[in-house]
Amino acid sequence: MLMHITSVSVPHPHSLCELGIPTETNPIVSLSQLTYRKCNKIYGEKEPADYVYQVKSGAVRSYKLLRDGRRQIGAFYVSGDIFGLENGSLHRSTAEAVVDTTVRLIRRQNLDVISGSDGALAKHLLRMTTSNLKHAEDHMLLLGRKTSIERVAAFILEMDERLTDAGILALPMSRRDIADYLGLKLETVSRALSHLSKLGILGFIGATHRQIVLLDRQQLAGFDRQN
Amino acid sequence: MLMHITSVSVPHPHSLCELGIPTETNPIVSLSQLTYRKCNKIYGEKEPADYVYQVKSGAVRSYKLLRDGRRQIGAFYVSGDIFGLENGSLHRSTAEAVVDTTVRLIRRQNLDVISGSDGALAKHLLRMTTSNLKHAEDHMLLLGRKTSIERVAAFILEMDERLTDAGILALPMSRRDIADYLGLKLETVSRALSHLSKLGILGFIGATHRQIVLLDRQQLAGFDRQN
DNA sequence: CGGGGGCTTGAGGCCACTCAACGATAGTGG
DNA sequence: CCACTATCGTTGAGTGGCCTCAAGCCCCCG
Repeated sequence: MLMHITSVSVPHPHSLCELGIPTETNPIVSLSQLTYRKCNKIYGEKEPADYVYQVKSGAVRSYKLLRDGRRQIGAFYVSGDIFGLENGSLHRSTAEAVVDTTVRLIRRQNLDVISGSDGALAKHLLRMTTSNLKHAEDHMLLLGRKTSIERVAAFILEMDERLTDAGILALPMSRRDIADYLGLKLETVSRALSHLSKLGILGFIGATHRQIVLLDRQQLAGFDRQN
Repeated sequence: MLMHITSVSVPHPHSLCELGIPTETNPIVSLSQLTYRKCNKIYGEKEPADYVYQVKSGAVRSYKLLRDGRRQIGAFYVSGDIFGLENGSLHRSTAEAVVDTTVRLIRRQNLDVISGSDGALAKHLLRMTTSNLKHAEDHMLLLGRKTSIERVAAFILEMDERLTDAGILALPMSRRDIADYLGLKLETVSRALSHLSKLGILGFIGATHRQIVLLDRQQLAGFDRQN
């Protein structure tokens, strides 16, 4: 008998945050609700899609990888967002907790059964999928045609809409995550943020530079010359 | 025979093919079927989405514009493809005929009514929307993370799957369209194709260089190091 | 306090872009 | 039939925006 002692959990090259930290790997179960520690995987690409998820607290990144490790984050999900809704039986992306995150679970099978008889639910599923599609379409425009400054400006505006607390953006994700979301390198993201800060359009609070104040939303919007 | 009513359509900055050619602007109606001449608009962004379309022959491009004219083509639709399926009442993109194109029409209202009572149809709508979403997700990876050669290789492989006739790709779209689909400039697309041709991976037939022979699919796939 | 991770900043390089010229083709009108 | 023109595609030369590589700072956390 030959045992595969090779890598149990592959430390992938994009997030080093879990390295050397033997944290809780198994999610914490509580009825139809799970809590994932920072950087833990919720599901992987090509794994069976048995559940649909709703973020209760925290943040999730959904991404695809190329074989050589290049990563594209397709979406971030924050409080209230629903994700993991696939059509086939397999997930098309990997989902990870960006920070400690609690999600609500829905058995996919239940959805299928109910949606067969319940037209309203079927429509609701369609609406959610469509809103994901709209986001993807907008993001293709960003990835294909916008400059680095425009991408970062668009990102700040998007996050401002989705997770602002009293004018302060508390970004849960790292510069690397932002870069992989925007199709840039982390240094480029950092430079763009510094640039906007020097222009007085935004400011940083705290030393970690993950809290951002939007000083001039008007001018920031000017950098993202939307469709 | 057809009436050629001279009515100047809007010459947008990306396709000059209709300039100076006073073709039929109004689609040719035949029951629930329409024919659009090359470069004519099928619907515009933010226009009411009253119909869903299926391509019977020809090809369609769907795109978004930035205010300064930069264009991102989100998808091409060829024979059999369904497009124009929106959730809200407005289209999120513009759709144009790449070449002379015939489409089948479905009243959107009918879909709504039927899908209310017919779970099977509702599921079908969901499946189509999901397949569009899958395409968009794959395309985000391409736009955010692939090199020019990889993008062009992926494009040829995609088109090969979708519209090959006996090993010859008859591309309906111009280099500019390809570029705007791949997030590149047309010169870059041309260079990449020349490069692949010099490597003996593909060849051109005819002078227009829109007919492509795939000589070594294996090697071409090697250039697109998929997820 | 020492180590490590995350963020910033600088210097230099490269890939894709810009600008430009050229060839080929198809359509037009004399 | 042959200019003439407009469009499309290719190719070259040079530029520039983002990337690469590297150093340094700060904070967190042992």
